[in-house]
Amino acid sequence: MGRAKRNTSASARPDIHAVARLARVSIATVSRTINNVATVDPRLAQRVWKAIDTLGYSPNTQARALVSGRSRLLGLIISEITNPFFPELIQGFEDVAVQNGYEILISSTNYDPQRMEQCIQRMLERKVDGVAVMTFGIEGPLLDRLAQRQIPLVFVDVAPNGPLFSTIEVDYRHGIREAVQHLAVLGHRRIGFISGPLHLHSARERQSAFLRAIGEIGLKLRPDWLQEGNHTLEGGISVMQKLLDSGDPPTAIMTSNDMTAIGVLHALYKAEARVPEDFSVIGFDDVTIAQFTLPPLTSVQMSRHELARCAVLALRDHLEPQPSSYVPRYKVQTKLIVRQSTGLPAARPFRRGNSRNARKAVAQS
Amino acid sequence: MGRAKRNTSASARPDIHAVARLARVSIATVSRTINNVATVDPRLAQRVWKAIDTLGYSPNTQARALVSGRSRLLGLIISEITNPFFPELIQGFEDVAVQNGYEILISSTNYDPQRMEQCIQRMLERKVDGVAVMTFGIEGPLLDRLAQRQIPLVFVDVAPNGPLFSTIEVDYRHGIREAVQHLAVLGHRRIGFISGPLHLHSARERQSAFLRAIGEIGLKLRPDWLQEGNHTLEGGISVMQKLLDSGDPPTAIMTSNDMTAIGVLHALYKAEARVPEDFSVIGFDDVTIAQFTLPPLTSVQMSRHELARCAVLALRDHLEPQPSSYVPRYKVQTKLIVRQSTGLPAARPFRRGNSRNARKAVAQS
DNA sequence: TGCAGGCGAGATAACGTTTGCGCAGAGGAG
DNA sequence: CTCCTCTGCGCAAACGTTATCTCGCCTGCA
Repeated sequence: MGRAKRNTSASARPDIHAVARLARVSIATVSRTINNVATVDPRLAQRVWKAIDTLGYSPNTQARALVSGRSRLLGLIISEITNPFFPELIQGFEDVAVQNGYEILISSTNYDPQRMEQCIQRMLERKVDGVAVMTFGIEGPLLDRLAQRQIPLVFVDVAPNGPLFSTIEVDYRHGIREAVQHLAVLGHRRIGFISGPLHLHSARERQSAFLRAIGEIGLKLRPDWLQEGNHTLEGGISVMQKLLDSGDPPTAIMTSNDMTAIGVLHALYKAEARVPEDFSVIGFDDVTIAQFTLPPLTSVQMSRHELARCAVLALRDHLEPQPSSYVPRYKVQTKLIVRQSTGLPAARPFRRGNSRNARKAVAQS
Repeated sequence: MGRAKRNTSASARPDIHAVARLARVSIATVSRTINNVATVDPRLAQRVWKAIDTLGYSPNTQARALVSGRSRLLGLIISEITNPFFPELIQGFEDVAVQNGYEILISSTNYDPQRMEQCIQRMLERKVDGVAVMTFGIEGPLLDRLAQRQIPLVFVDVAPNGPLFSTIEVDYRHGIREAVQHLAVLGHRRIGFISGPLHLHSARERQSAFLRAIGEIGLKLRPDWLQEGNHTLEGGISVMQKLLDSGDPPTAIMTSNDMTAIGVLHALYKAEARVPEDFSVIGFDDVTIAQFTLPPLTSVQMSRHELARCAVLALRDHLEPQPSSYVPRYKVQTKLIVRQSTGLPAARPFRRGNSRNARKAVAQS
């Protein structure tokens, strides 16, 4: 009785009972219609859809999630949203997730394990169906906590074992080989590399891809041209300054990420060296702002959109049984984007205070 | 019977009944304890908390939302996540929302009204408690759709009428006045301004703040030094080129956002002019990458964190009755951040191909 | 024509909370 | 000592779905 009289006001949001009443069917039939259950009579289904349309009904996600146990919510954990690497990743993740009928919950850890803990806690409380851990590196114990809950997880590069874990492989080699060969073709023989922090798996991968590419073309790398950076602007500046101070710097510098490359650009600017006339610089990631630097930065692109797509699909494949013909392959390519920070090597080695230096020359005049 | 025997397996996530059983109280008492209802006996409460702790219980958000009608979910609609303005806003929003016990749902419209429509649809389906519309400008009809549902909304600058609407005011004048006076103190008398697209409220506000500040110090602005840009890098480049081509450019250029300023930097670089020796440049927003440009960009900062804080608090104030002593005031300050793109005006007006141009001089040598 | 079998739709029990209501017990007043 | 009030806990009804079970009807075959 109470049930029968509920929800008669026009302003209230229609519920499944209202639809059922209007279509003169039971709520069960409405539910089946919505969920495309095959056994429902097409004529009834049409009545139901029409009722749904006229009422502007949309099912209550909370109730759905409560009974079905599936929230259609995907978690996305990233390191730091202000790092220009991530916004594009998020964008791609959102696009693909929404296409597949999922909503996303984003959390940034800011490299703080405790914050990471809270992120995971929040996601578990919201009952996410799966989590993409797109941070570089994850603490072991936290991973265990996630693993205990029966939630599918997807990672980049690093691959813990477990039936619910997926890994996205990045083919660093291809793009980095292209970059090295691009420099070699221009005539560079003195190529340096500033790595990321080597405790990160992805940084080690990039460095070894570089070393391999150098070896492939028969070049030998001077040990002091291989330096460890920390993936930050400041790191790039200080390492490049060290290279300059050494008195015998390479003519081209490749870096493990774009922030480091921008740091290199800053150091060179401060040392009054010109890019690409005195030094060629190549970044990695091809972050959006790489186009906006002066000069625009040549960089190895790793498609964030592709990465995001793989992540969502990997989770989806765990959650929804796919046709057996479907063979998942989570692999992301890299490729070189040539802009204006690379050019022919300088005829003579750069020296600080050299007359070839533009701004200094003017200052003296 | 069924009820009594459920959920006895150790691996299952504990339920409110499990807690009640362990604490030897009813589920109602557990619920009241969790929600800090005053009438519960402190000694019972302690038993309940202890049981919650030992079981590692956390309430099911979906069930909670279903019965209480409140999802504790806040929507955040932005223009475009790859625009460097937004990530910091998101970060702040996330921080403050989580502090207040809310989770957030992010959606970017990419300036596409249809996509905006979908965003709103998705948010309504997830039954968000409130939405922050942080895009610059919103379509009227969409706003109406949001208004129909009884959902609190918060906007920036633009203020529709309605009991559920809040507006965050930005004090553009303060920061822009500081910028103009900073240039004036350095000795600039020829100050230009590149505005944003003037159909945007915020762009008009910034321009009028600039005009007012110029008037305050008794300067008069030559009409051709006031140009309309479009808040993009390309816009900045082309407008600056037009100013240079005019043959009588200002010595300092202020812009309506940082992307435009970066465009100006590019145009000047291409024209072989030096910053700040030949031209001073001031941006607006103080986006993260403003620190990374060459030279680092002087810019008027509008705190995204503050903006986000206001947005969350405005929504919260609608959702949760605040003590009467609490007087909300949603206002965001702006202030000048001086970096290295501003300096003394050039002694002589800049002319393209002038001997003062650094790189050209070298090329000739 | 009668009966078995199958299929489609309706009734209803979950899902895990919050919350109004009633009731029991304690304490105070007459 | 009795009655009334007040306080605090438990019972049970929602919340809006999905899924299982059941029942009725139609078809086809003997």
